Amino acid sequence: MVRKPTSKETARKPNMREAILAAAEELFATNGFNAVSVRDIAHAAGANPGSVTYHFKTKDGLLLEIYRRHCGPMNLRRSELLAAAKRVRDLQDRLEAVVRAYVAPAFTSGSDLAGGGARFTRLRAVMSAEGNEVARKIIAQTFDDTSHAFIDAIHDSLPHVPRTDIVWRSHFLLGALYYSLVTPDRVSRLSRGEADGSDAASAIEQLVQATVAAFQAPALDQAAPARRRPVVSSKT
Amino acid sequence: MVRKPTSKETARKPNMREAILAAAEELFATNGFNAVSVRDIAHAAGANPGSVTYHFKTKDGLLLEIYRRHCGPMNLRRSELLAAAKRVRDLQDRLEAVVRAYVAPAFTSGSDLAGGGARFTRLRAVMSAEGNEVARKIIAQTFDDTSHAFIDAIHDSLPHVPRTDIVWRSHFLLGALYYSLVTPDRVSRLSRGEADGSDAASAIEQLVQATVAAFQAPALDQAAPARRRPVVSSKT
DNA sequence: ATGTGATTTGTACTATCGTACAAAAGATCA
DNA sequence: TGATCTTTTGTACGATAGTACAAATCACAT
Repeated sequence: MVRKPTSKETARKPNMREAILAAAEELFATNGFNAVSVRDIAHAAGANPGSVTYHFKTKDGLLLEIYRRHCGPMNLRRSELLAAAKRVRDLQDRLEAVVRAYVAPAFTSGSDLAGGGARFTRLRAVMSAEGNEVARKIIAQTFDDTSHAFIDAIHDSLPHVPRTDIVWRSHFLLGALYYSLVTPDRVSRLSRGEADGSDAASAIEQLVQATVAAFQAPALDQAAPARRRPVVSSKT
Repeated sequence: MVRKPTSKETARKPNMREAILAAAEELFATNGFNAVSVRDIAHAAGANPGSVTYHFKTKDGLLLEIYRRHCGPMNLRRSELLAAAKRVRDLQDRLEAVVRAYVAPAFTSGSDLAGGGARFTRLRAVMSAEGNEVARKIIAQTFDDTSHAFIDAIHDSLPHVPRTDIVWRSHFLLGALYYSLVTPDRVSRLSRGEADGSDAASAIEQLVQATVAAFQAPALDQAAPARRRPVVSSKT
């Protein structure tokens, strides 16, 4: 009942809706959900506050739409790269390819949908930290399939490591990935300028290198058989 | 001009100030800074909203005080554990001990200051994600020294790995640590109940095991000399 | 017991929040 | 051109935010 496109549907009009989405994405990813007001978003997009209500009904609806726009393409891209990675013959090379397939789409930069991986991933990191309900729901039901697919693929390359350990390590990977996008300046600072935390290519290479090694670590059961006890006991 | 302690200074009165601090810590760590109102905190602490203003002047002041309360003890604990770790003779064992010295204090649970490591670390994770200014300032000037000390100690155990790589990998460690505290349920979910993401002892062991392996990975320069090209080029 | 300073309470002020809605403006086609 | 639908604007409402401040209450030395 809405939209009656006569000739070119997705034509090029200076789309206010897109501008609002882009502005909201950037602001949410930088400052969190609650710190950003609808008026902030409208101002950044050069739009009227009422326009946001018109297009997305509520602030939650705006966030939801941002997720809807990105989840599909990003999972698709990851699936493609994963499929390609699985065809790698050498077991060691395959593991690296799989990890890279998981990491790379999260670092793409640019203004279009396919290129906004870094911004969207930073957004997910922030929403996850804030415990945002809207994000939590959509994430669990959208990304868990992909996560399982990657975990399985990694497990295939490392059959001697228990699946539980793979899950933990892939969780660490996502945490490291998130944090690299959230606080890149910390890398620059701690390296005293020798590394640039904002450089996506470096981040990817470092992350892949470190993560592959982490996945290849011996399983916890058989590790350090009788060497030392952990500092913290196993209560709680 | 405040406080006129006659006999026992830090005596046991049902301290409202402490209750407010504890409530704020928990709420901030769970929901973020902006999502929590002063009234929420007061209510959770069984106090009056005006009481918060009286003790901490502003909401920022309250957050600042939380940091002040924890930073000292936590860095002290880490320094002690680091000093002990450095005395370990075997190079491999020493690396593990150093990593454990960094990780363990961030997972302690309990209501007192020394035991609230997990809650405070989760708070730091959330503030970091939200880009909170108060937190950013105090963190950079309080934790960077400790971070450098750990990086140096790790570098001593791994002289053949460039310092830059160590920085990246320790950054990944902190990200993984943060994320484990922020979203422990994801581990339980992805492992289909086989692992408990909320179990501090498991988290520590898994994190130490994976991270030690990550640190021991070959340096980036000399890795995979002419195998495959990275997926993403080195622009930006 | 009484006075004094430290807390706690209650309430109020102003600013800003998300959202609603009517009117204006713009686009599209008979 | 004029009718109709979509989009944008402007404004307003109620709720809630952080903070201020006077009054009430408490703890305790004299």
